[in-house]
Amino acid sequence: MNAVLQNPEEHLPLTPAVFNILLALADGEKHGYGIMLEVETNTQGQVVMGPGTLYGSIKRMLQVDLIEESDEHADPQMDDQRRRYYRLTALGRRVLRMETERLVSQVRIARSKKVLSTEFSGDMS
Amino acid sequence: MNAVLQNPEEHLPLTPAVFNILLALADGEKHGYGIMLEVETNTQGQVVMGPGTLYGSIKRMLQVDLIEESDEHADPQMDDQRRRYYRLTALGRRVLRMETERLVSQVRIARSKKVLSTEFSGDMS
DNA sequence: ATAGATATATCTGCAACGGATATAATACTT
DNA sequence: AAGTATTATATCCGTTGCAGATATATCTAT
Repeated sequence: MNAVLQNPEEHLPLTPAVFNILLALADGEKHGYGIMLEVETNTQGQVVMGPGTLYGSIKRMLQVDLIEESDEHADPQMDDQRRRYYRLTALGRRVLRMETERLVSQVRIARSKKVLSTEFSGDMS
Repeated sequence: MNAVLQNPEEHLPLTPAVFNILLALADGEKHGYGIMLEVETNTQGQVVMGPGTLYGSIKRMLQVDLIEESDEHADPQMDDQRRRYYRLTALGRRVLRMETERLVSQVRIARSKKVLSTEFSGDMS
């Protein structure tokens, strides 16, 4: 593990893929496919993560300790041996919080510039 | 100009660099270096855009009609012949608004999962 | 049993970021 | 007037991440 990456700020800003994955895991562990479905639900179908993005991102996030695999998983009745469950690390949770704060401040700036709900939401020509 | 890219949704999600540049131009035209300084101010020095990112992004944004160069620039007294001024296009403004809305909804989801200001900012194990 | 959905994984082309480097005009300093 | 720092734009290129295509296997339902 690269020691420098223990510093949360080194991870910011997050790519949308990484942010969405962290967000999907924020309320508990999930398996890869479940993350994919949750992201699709969260974004109302606007973001559809393909397997390349999903598993590629998971691999990288494991390497830099944003998430970790959990050996034991909930739902022992619904046991699907293919599934691999992931959860946030302490670092991952911190990074998610900091990135969210960053987004909040971006939105605040946009609001101050009246980007949202202005009288001309269409073409100004 | 690629016709498909006239559709704002094709541009989303934006990279942080592109979003910050659009945001810097939201309240009026600026020249490249001025954009750089404004982004640095906006983000309280957290985002420092190097010239590669700045001018590379500007080039791409011109190509897809998110911004355009303005021949005449304000401040005729402070005339620096090196400067090249840019402003948002109608498309650029629309894309900026949609991306901001996207960020708002991401923040909303994060809030609903109590990512911000929770009692446990650390590990839940 | 067969089909369709679930689930993970890798390969690869493409695009964007971002540091390094270059160059020149402008402003400041003495 | 000369020298230095700052302002300003531009390109090159190595590294990284996304995203579609493809492959494979398990599970569920009929």
